[in-house]
This record gives sequence, structure tokens and C-alpha cells, in this order.
Amino acid sequence: MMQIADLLLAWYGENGRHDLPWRHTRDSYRLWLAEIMLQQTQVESAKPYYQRFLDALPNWEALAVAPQDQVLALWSGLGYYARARNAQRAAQKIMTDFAGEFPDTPESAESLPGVGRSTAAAVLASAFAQQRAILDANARRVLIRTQAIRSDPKASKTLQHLWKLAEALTPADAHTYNQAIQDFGAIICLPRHPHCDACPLQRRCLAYAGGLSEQLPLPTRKPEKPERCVFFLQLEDHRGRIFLEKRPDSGIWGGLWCLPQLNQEGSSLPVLCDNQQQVLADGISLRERVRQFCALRHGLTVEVKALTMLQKHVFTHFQLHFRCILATVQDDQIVPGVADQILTGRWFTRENALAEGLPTPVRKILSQTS
DNA sequence: AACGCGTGGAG
DNA sequence: TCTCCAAGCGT
Repeated sequence: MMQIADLLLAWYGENGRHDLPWRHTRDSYRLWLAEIMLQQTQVESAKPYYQRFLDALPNWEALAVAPQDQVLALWSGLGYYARARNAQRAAQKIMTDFAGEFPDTPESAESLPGVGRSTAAAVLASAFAQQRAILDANARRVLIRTQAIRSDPKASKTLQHLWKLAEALTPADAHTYNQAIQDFGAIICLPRHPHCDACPLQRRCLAYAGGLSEQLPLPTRKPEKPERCVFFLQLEDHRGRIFLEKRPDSGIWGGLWCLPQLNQEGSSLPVLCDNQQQVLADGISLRERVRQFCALRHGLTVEVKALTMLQKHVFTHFQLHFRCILATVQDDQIVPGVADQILTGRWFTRENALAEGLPTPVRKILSQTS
């Protein structure tokens, strides 16, 4: 009787996505990069980024010595930017601590920033033909269904169990099997409405046997999405250049270039949604707050020209409402003395700005108004 | 252990 | 429009 691994391998031979750009290499750099890009990211989203990144930074050394801004520009739009910053740190560690080669044990691989248990296993299996089990969203879902696991899919006890199962099922040819179970999860054992009628594991699937295919995995509770409201300052100088600040590495959009952000203090969403003559809750007019902000933070004297419509950007964990404040600098000069404290701001032409690592909404704003 | 971290496609 | 969630990891 064919076991699950053999059934998956047979299915994969006929139906797998053998044309993916990272499927025909054993180069650890290329395999690792694909794994990092694909974390929490769908194949179709990562595809266009992958080849572009490799063309620009084809090996560990190139990535290790690249300017961080170049790395983030190559990642711009893909999201979860800590992946890009960690990727560069990992490349640097490989150059300094591992003689330019991806390490060949799980412990050492997992010591690289951004490389966890599953990513390490995927690279070791494919680059070095080791028998290592992965446990990503696809493998997790397939195992939960075939074994009819009814516990919380994210609970640590469940994950322990799933890792045991994954390791027990993974055959010697883990490289091929890991691809197989991921393609199977993406094509047949879908998150919603799995194609059980076309499933090669139908007779091995406890969820199918129990009529639970649509109910498993058990849904996880969705945390509430708070709403945040900010203003983005679109400052232009007399030459039409735009002012951007580099965000700190920690937090949202870490390391990216962003429009200066003016937080809305002590006032609620309805105020921000109010008309353009609004006055903030502290009694200072928006126009005056902008002028203070630019003077204190950037040493710039500005004139507020306009306020755009309310726009929205949705993250996984919160919703961002924002307006852009259009303003011009009057004298094109950074105040001497204050300039020393301006570590994070620079003027860009539109074209140069769009070549940098920008958050998606900022890229949209700058593209629209150019 | 629970939360922070992006974006886009599907239904 | 809204909901779900995707090749996870760091803290």
C-alpha cells in the first residue's frame, strides 16, 4: 500500500510546479533567498522580486557588502522588511563566521538572522540533500487534515505534534518531498474548499473520512484591528524635490524612506475625517503644527498649501488612515546648526525617490503626483 | 506565549 | 466592501 510520501511524490511528478525559478538550482544562496522571500508570501507575489534581486546581488558577498538602501529598494513592495535587513545580516555572518558558505547543520543555519527551523530545513534538504522536514503553512494544513487534528493549529503543543509527524513522514529525498507537499497544499489541499475529489491522499485522509475537510484546520481567533490616523507631509522645495526620512530599523517599515509622519495627538478619527479647516484638539491649527514640526524636527520653514482626501492602508494588525499635507519650503535652506541633528532626512527628486526602498502607500503617493 | 511585522489576491 | 490568509521569524 502506497504511503503518503510516495503518493505525494507521484502526484508531484505529474502535477508539480516544476517551472518555478528556484526549482532548478542547488545553490544555497538562491535556495535560501527564495525561502526568505516566500515567508508569509505567495509565490506569485515573490516571483518578480526574486530574479531582480539575484541579478543585482548574485551571491553572499555581493549582498553582504551592498548598501542597506539597495537591499531595501530591491525588497520595496514585498513587505515584512525585517526579512531584507535580516537577510543582509545573514549574508554578512556567512562571510565572516562561515567562510562564505551556508552552514550545513540545523543549529548553525538557525543561528542566521531570519532563518528559523523550517527555513533552515528547506535549505539543508535542497542544497545538501539532507533528510530534513519542513513545517510551513502548506505542510501544516496537509498534516492537520490527513490526521484530522482538531486542536488549535497555532498552539505550541499542536506544533510539537506536527513537527513529529512531519519528520516521520519526510522520506530520504526530502528535497523533492518538501516541494511536493508545498505544491500539493497550494494546488489541491487549499486553505478553503480543498479539491478532495482530485486528491491523491483521499483514502489516507482522516478529515475526508470524517467529512471534516472544510472544517479543518480549526480557525484561529482574529485579533481586533486598531485604527491609527496620521498625516504624511509632502514637502517640496522650489526645484520640485521631495523630502523623505529614513525610518529606524525597528517598527513598521523599518529602514525604508518615508514621508515625514505627523501623528495626530489626542484627537480621534472623526477629527481627521473632518473637513480641511479642522483644528486639532490641542487648539493649535494644523497649519501651525506643521510649521512647528518642520522647524523643530528638520529646521525647515514651510508653507502649508493643501490637504488631500482621507486615504486608507490596511496592515495585518491595524488600519492606517492618512492624509497628505502638501507644503513647500520657503527658503530652500536647512538652518545651520540644526542640520547637524538631521540624521535621517534628505531631499530626493521624484525619480530618485522612486528608486529607493519605499513603503507601498508612499510609492503610490509619489507616483500619483509626479 | 503572544504579539509585531506588509502586501495583494481570492471569494 | 469585507474577510481570510499566504513557503515564519524575532522578541
